[in-house]
Amino acid sequence: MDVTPILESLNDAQRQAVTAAAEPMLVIAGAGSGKTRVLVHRAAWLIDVEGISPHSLLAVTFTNKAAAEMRGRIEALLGTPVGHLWIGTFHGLAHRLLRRHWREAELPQNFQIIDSDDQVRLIKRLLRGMDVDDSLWVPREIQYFINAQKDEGLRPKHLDDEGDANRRQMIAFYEAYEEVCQRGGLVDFAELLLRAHELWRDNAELLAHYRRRFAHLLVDEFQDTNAIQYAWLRLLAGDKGVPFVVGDDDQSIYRWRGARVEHIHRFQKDFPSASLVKLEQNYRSTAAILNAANAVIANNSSRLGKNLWTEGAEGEPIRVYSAYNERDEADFIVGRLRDWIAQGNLRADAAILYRSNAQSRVLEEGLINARIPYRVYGGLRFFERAEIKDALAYLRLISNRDDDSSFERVVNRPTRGIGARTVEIMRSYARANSCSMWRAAGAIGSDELNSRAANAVLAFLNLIEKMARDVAELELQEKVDHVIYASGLVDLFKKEKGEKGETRVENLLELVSAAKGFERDPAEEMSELDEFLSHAALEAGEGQADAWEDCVQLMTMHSAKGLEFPLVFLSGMEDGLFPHQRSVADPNGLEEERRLCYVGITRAKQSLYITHADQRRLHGMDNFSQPSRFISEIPDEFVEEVRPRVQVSRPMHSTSRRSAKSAPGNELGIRLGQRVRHAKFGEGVILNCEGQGAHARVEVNFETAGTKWLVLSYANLDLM
DNA sequence: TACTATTTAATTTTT
DNA sequence: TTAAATAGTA
Repeated sequence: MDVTPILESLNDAQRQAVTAAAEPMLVIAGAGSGKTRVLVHRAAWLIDVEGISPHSLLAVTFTNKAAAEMRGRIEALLGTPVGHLWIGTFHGLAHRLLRRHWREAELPQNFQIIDSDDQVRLIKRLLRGMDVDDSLWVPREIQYFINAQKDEGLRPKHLDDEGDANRRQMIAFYEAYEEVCQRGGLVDFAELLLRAHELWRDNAELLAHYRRRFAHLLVDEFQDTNAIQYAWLRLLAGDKGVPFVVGDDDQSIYRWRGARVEHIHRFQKDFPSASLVKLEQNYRSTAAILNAANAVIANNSSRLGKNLWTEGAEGEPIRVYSAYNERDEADFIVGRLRDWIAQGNLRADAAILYRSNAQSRVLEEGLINARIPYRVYGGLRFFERAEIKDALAYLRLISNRDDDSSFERVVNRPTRGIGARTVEIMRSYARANSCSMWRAAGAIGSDELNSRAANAVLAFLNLIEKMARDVAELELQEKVDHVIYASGLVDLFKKEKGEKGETRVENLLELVSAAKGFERDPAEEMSELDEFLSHAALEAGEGQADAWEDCVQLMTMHSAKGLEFPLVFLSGMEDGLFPHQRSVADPNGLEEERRLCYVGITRAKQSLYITHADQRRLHGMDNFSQPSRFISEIPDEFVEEVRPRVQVSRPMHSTSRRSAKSAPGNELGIRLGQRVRHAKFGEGVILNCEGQGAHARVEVNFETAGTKWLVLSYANLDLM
């Protein structure tokens, strides 16, 4: 067997991992160290060299994109399709299992998946139906509570109220929520994982079957696994399975949604025979960028420890730009982008990263003015659009009348005279009789409703029944086509004024084409419609499916994880924004922000710009802020300040950079935003400064006297 | 029921 | 600032 193709492009550490014996393996892979490559080559090695059947391999990722990429690369390397190799997201694989074993999982065969938007709506309805003061309970918090429990593998019966009334109520919500979901055959994302776990835990034979089948488990982004995902893997591996997990503790940025880096340590305890390989050679960035990243992340205490290095050149220094405000920052970035493009580079090779989505606005304005094409990542995706979800809700009702979530979504959309009052009556009937809204609607007579409402409800029931009949024998895309018209949705949006309605109609038509292009999984037993609906929930699709154009990439640092760009701007690097205000108080939170910063820095291949603004308009208010503490964690030798401004306003160079040591009388202590007191004018805030030494002047906004320019050496300002 | 005024709050996101 | 949710009005 010629193993050259699989091994030739690997370095020693990578090769060691790829060719390891059939023992548990933990690979700690730094940013840009060839993490995916190791996974892909490991799979190829097992199949081609060890002679393991693709059938007994299971590969798990976190996103559909990553799953598709891994499959593509494995097939490219092996030169053959590996259709029966299970590669997917945790959720996708769990879903597959539940479809296959719906009886054992105690689910209806046509169960549907609800996304988190559906989930909140469902909780809102639940609140209205329950006898509680709904001003006291925030649906999002209840959702968070329920998901957090499920992520930990806990059912209501496992929970103790700990004598806390608040908690007791939360548990009650969780219980009621479960009831509604079970009755409607609805499964949320966390439920997929939890059920799949319980399915194996409670069915020894099934578990044994899958343990026999999946001898080798490959796991990507292991640092992002939550408790239930880890438990699921652990259960499947048993003590014979061979888990091969790859992750980077320094890139764990999803603790807030349940991910636990601790699983990396846990893994070594649970699998004492596990080997450890660290991939530290980086193939992506220049030495300057890597050193900066290493220096920043070194400030975190809870690390496994790892130092990235490169054989590549030092490269350009990291450029730090202190902008006056957010517009100046945008202008600066636009200027640099102009140069970049003028030099013949691709716009798509440049990315502007920020901490929170709201920051994109000013940047977009700058780019629009400069006529530079750009693309913002994130935001609503295709299957998440309201009009699409409306259409899907009709389809779901056709498949399953008891789906309350869909029922309430479309019962009065377009409006057909079934108002809040009528829905309320049906809801309480459904609750009192523990039945679905559909049944309630059918059972309620003219005793409870006036004749107009009763007729409207009846008309709706008939409409759905008629659609279901008309559509029964049609092809999938014809079904969808029929439903968007027969439901009245197309007419509704056609009437809507402006471009919005038009786009919505276009989207509905796009849904018909999506149905046309939908490919069935031949192994799947459920109906094609149900399969399409599950697909829509599990893979929400791209944000903008526009034709590919060469444009600058804008996204949050979170969504940049896993990507790389020759030119990167980290914008809005200010304390309070990044690290975010809400994270600084908690050391764990701060460390996670720092990991995010590490992720941001390591996206850059050649050039990295870090920008911050002294003054920024936030929530309609002007705020002053200090440069992010992360900037000062980068050693000076790798940093070059762009267009340094007057010394007093720039606490940038090494001596002054370590902020707080500003003694009164020391002009370096004067910072923008600093509160001061003047003998005559009273208290105020420093807005601006210019000049140096004896000529240095500051602009102060006094509370009572308005804004004034003062010469520092005469003004005798007291710092506060 | 639909439109308009007012209030409120404001990370990060995949499935 | 602004988006979304709620309250109030025609």
